[in-house]
Amino acid sequence: MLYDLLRPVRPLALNSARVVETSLRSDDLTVGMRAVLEVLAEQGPLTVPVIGDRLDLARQGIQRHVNDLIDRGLAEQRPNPAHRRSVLIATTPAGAALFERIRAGELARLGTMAAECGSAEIATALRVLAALHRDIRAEAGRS
Amino acid sequence: MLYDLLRPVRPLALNSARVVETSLRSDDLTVGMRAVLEVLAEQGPLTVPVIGDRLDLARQGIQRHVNDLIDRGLAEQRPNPAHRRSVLIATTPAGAALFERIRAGELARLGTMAAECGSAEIATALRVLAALHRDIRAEAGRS
DNA sequence: TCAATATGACATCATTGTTGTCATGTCTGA
DNA sequence: TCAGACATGACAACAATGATGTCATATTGA
Repeated sequence: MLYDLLRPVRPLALNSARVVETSLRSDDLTVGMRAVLEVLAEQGPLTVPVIGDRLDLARQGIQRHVNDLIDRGLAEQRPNPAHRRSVLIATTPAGAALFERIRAGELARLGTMAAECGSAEIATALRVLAALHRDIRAEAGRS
Repeated sequence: MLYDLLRPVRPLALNSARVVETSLRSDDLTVGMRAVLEVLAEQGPLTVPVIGDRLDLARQGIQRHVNDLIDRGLAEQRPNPAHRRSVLIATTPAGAALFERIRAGELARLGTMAAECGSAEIATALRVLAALHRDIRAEAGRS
């Protein structure tokens, strides 16, 4: 039942954010900034609107996070060969290193969780979640 | 990989909220009020702190939603046999009927989604998500 | 009984998602 | 080529909501 699958999604998102946020406190980062950093670390330099697409958020909110990251020296603007006005945003070496450290900590924590679930089950869960997300995302797009 | 399973959770929560919120507009409800209504509809009259436990939220925030529901005639206070001060919150007939209508619409929408996933896969996804939520929730509790 | 805790009520704040505007750069089709 | 449509950065304002603190009162357990 998809309804029952959807029910724990928001509490899970909340508690995940709480755990992540606790670790981020000492680095003076917010979960929003961390999310942008993650996209940049994994997908390379992107424009602000593209980051918004990746995270399903409006470009205006992303711009705030990007500005905050630049203020902290964790991200920087780069000229965009394909567009004079829309610059590319990239992680600085400090930003990339910081995110690597953050992710390592998160992976360590996750390593002990859901121990009774095999990798096949987790893979199945991932596929189901992706399918549901795809269709809900499409539904949300009809606005 | 649990990390990859966790990644789409927040976008999914966001897009779900967007879809639900759109339907709630016409009823002058917020997703927070809907969440409280859902708990009351499924679990019967509860006190405000208990609703907070169910939703992993602080009682103060729940109190706001409950007050909003009472203002709209969708919930009401009932005397609590076990506690003179801490009253029970229950749906009114109007609140129960409204939530039933809301849920029917949501189920209808969900009916067409993730069509390629069988019920066994969805059940597996639910188990994995529940296990992950259990452990992340415990981790979040250590604060 | 008395100290610790729980609860309602109220207040404040920070984060963040949403929306709107404007000037300017870019692109597409006539 | 050019004009209109669209994209983008910058800036602003707002709403929902999660987090936190306080205080008076009720409850509970030692």
